[in-house]
Amino acid sequence: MAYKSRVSDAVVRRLPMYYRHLKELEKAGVVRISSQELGERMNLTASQIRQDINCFGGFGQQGYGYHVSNLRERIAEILGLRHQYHVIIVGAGNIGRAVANYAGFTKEGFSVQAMFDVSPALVGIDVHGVLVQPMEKLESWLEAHQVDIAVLSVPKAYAQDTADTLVRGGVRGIWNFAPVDLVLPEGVAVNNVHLSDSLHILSYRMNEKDLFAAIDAAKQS
Amino acid sequence: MAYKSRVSDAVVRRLPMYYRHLKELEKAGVVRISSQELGERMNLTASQIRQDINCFGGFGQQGYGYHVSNLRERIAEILGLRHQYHVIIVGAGNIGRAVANYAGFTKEGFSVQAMFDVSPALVGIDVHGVLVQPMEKLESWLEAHQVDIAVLSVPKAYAQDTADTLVRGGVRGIWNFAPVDLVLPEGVAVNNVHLSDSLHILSYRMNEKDLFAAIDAAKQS
DNA sequence: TAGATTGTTAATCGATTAACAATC
DNA sequence: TAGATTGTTAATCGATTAACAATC
Repeated sequence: MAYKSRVSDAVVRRLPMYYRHLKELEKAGVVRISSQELGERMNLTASQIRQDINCFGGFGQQGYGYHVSNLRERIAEILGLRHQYHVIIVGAGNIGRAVANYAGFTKEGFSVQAMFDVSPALVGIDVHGVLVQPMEKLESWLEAHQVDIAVLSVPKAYAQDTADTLVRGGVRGIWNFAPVDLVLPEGVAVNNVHLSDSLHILSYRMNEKDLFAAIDAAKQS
Repeated sequence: MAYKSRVSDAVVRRLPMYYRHLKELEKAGVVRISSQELGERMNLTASQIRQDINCFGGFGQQGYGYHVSNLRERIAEILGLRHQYHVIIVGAGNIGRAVANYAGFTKEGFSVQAMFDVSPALVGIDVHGVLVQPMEKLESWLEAHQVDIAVLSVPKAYAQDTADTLVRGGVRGIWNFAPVDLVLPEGVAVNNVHLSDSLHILSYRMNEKDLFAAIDAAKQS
């Protein structure tokens, strides 16, 4: 079913982190960096950094290290940030509107073309220069326009159906904010932002010590 | 530095997923489930599910499987969802307001007590029944109130300093939306929602095939 | 050239899967 | 009791770390 990536998920998850740190280094005027130094900054081993980078090719120089802005640029390419993406937002609730208002994405090549919602209270409002359209218009929009990415921020009960519509309409990537694990055909990329999962992981970590204290105590008796 | 968890991160990340699926099963009226069936639903092996659950104790019954609502309840406990959390939101921009408006958290024991922002345009507005206070009031609020969790949704340049203030004020958990890897003392839990990282992972996946086609082609010559 | 640091292979560690005895 | 399925130990697989030859 799922397309087998050539690069492990663990590596892929670290790529944006490299990108962030390299951007900051560049802004700070740092020209070159060794895997050792970068590792100290990022709390990774030098070895892991070299392994990660070499999944995509040798971008360093022996005896010198890595040229910061060169490496940043290569990682930008790897992340697909040298493309332009037409984005639509499906679901104009709190999260959909927050994403629309987040200006940061625009300059990185993600431009919001349209927004959709079922609620008559939201249809017609302007969010960051984009008009919210009624959900019935979604399919015809997909027919008439090329859409690369859809932000899926509808209630969970509608998430899978909406995703199916999006896929039929030619969307290649879904940024999913619904607390659901979508089933999608191969060739359609997805990444989840499961906010409540994230909050639950936080509360887990806040309680782990007490939890195991209780478990250990129970084992004694 | 970092507290060494007794449970691997891989397992912890799956816990909220178990919780979600068990809630749905319970809602659908399913009373018992085997690790086999649950695995098919969640795309995990039966073995992995049993291993995961047994990090915390044996909640199943041989020959029967797991009692759905019992297991769901045990995982709720493990996740710390049987506690009440006093939450404040620091940074009332798009994300801070979206979190405040998200009602789902409230019924799970996370109640928003206060919001703070530097912007005079935001100070004084009501977000989901909570008044936005000026950032200068943050420290005195922390002195006067017990705060368990802070939602950190300030611009990245202020994130670490604000986090330091929160820690000094006794906050035990930080839900970090700033695109920064915070440095925190042991005993303070953190979980990140790095939205732009997530979007970048999506665009990576959308382009991976082409990327390696290009890399492979380059190797030929 | 000598020193530094990469790219890459080998060793280790940890997570996942398989197997099976325990037991409901 | 017999059948089913867990809890748990052992085997496998993959990711991380260490080591070092290649080379700038």
